[in-house]
Amino acid sequence: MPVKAESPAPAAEDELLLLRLASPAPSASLPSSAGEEDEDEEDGRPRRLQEGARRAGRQRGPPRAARTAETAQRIKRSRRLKANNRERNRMHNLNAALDALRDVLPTFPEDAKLTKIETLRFAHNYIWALTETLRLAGAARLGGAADAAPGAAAEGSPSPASSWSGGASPAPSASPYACTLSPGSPAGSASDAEHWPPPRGRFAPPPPPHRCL
DNA sequence: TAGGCCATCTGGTCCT
DNA sequence: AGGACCAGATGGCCTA
Repeated sequence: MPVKAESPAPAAEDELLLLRLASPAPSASLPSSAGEEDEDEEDGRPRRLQEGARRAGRQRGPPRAARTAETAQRIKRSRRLKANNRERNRMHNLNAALDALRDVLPTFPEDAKLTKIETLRFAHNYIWALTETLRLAGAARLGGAADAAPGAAAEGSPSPASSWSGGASPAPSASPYACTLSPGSPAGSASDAEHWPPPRGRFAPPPPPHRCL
């Protein structure tokens, strides 16, 4: 997926707005839309000359009410832009975490990129399968091979071997993704289609079950 | 062209 | 008050 180049513009725009807020512009044209206002007044220096020259001059610009409304608008807009920035960052962080998760999930080919939802579902099933593997390995060590026989797992949940292979699972195993599908798997309860969508061709499915690890 | 996925914006809500 | 989180809306890009 082509990740859009992060536009640093909004951030800079934000800074500008904040600066302007710090030094309120006297009477600028209404900022109908944010970002395009361009007033000068880089510093809030007192303008002796102008004001002194025209003492009697009043009503320079819109009336007070309009000005305050305008200021309120500016503040509102500034907060919005700031919130947008934070939200963007938050989503970037979320995506980074998702990428990190993708990195530890086996895909085939390796550079195939899972979508967000696929990543989450795959991780969910993957963790479940690993957990089952550990549990059964421990059981086998303690209680002997009999307990670890396929289908003999506690609570009637299928062994990893069966679930990963998908052989014993009634779930359709047309897709290699079925390696993580099993009735006992956390994802198998609702609807397999929902939890494990078939590959859409954008990426190849993970390796066969026995090679998932 | 339709549908899927994604990034971003936005307003609302909750929390500190 | 301000930040985090969330969900809906919108528009762009890509693939079948």
